[in-house]
Amino acid sequence: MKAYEMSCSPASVQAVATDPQRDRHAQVVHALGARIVGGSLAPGTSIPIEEELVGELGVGRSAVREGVKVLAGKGLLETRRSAGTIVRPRESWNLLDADVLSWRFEPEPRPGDIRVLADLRVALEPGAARVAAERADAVAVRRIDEALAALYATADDPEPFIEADLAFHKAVFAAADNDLLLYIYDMISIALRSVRQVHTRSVAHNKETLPGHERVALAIRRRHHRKAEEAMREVVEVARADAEQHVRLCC
Amino acid sequence: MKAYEMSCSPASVQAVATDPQRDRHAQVVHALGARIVGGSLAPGTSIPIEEELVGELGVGRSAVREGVKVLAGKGLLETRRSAGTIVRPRESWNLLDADVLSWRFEPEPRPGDIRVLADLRVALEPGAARVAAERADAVAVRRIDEALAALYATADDPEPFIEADLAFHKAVFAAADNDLLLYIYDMISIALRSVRQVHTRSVAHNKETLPGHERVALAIRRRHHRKAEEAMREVVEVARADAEQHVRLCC
DNA sequence: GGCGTGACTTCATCAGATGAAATTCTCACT
DNA sequence: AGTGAGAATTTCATCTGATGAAGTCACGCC
Repeated sequence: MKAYEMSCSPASVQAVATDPQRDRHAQVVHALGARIVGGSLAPGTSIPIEEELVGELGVGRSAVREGVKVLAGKGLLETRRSAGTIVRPRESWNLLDADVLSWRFEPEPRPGDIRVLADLRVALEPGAARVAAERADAVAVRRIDEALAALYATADDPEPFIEADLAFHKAVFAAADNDLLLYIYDMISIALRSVRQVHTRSVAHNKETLPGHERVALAIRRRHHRKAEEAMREVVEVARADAEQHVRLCC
Repeated sequence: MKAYEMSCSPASVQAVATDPQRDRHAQVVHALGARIVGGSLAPGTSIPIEEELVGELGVGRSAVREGVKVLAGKGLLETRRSAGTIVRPRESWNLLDADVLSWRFEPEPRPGDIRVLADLRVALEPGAARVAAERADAVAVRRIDEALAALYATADDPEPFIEADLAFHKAVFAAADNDLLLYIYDMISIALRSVRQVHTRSVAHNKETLPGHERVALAIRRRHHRKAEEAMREVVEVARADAEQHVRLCC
């Protein structure tokens, strides 16, 4: 079995992110990171000098410096001697860092971000399903089938269904036997989990998605990469249409 | 124009990574990060205690602590009071962090990683080209055409051709108007640049890839998402076949 | 007006002290 | 011998103060 597949439970994906309660420096990371990604600290501007942050955040210089270094490692900040610490341009940010994604999607994702996420799935998931059909071994196929069964089993419960759906798509990515691809999906799932909580889908709607998922699983089981891709495209195109409709209706 | 498109020159993509020369703490980040990703510090094991690292790396405790915190932020390390600092399991690593990717691919990528990269392109690029065809505006189309022209112009020079090729694919991703997708490609290009330097492709071979790229550009220009996807699939499938052959021949 | 120089700002680093949390060890008790 | 409470120890977490270095900026000289 591949060492990294199905490695992260939903909980552990969250645990990757820096826990704001744990340590003083983590408080600094979270406070500044959320402000930067949230937009209240604009790229190009300077953040307060170390001494001010010490007062403002109520921590020592060590904690401030360690926190700033972590954010610099995520591409959000750049420190320059004598010139202060400036917020780096958005293109430099590690957008697929778990923390950065959380700060972006968790405080209620913006309509534009919902579109980005839906397009991303359309761009990635059909191709991932295709490679999964090419590379899946017996264990991976079984995992997909189990995830499909869980999907059917939870179709009447909105909350567990979301997790089962995320687990199904994850199983598909895991079947592709590609750690980079699986990492990408783990990050997408962080964003998806936030978005899903917003538009609580109806039970009836959930059930309509079951045949599509079934076709994906079947195609991968038969190593039919063309059909796997097509079936997955249908699933994510439907999800994208739903998201667009939801944005139109409520925002 | 979209704020983030075509934002990074090849140089700035590299500059995202932590510069090992710049600061003491950056030395720590690089020294430990390269060892961890390179495999000489295995997941689950402890790294030397702070005091030992101070002696071993010849820096102060502050630098060690800041460096360790940066690596913890990238998911490579976890610090625990009284229990030392341990290397986190591979599934926790931020695999699409520029530094982590560099440490993985730069010291001469391993055959398995070449396969991972080739599969990843097959999974991602056709879908990206499809969304690009859906979303491209006039500016994006022009950028792709310019990149295509540069590809033709450099077909006789192996080195510039690699950069022109990377720029073309980046222009396609940029046309999709999706910052997460573009970020993914920026990271892929870091890995690709390392791999490309290994198998020096022949001039004749480069020229054979031109018609395929032309078809991609044409399809996007005409907003024909189906054809854009198909054309891009052909391009990356050829690249994958080349990579596989290269691995068989030389490794 | 151009340019060099020096004062100043701000981060970079080191060192020492204290604290807190978890592990490990000790040892009496059952 | 097994067990469990508690002490000793380890190791990271944080604060503070001092020093250094690398830019920045302003001022005055030419």
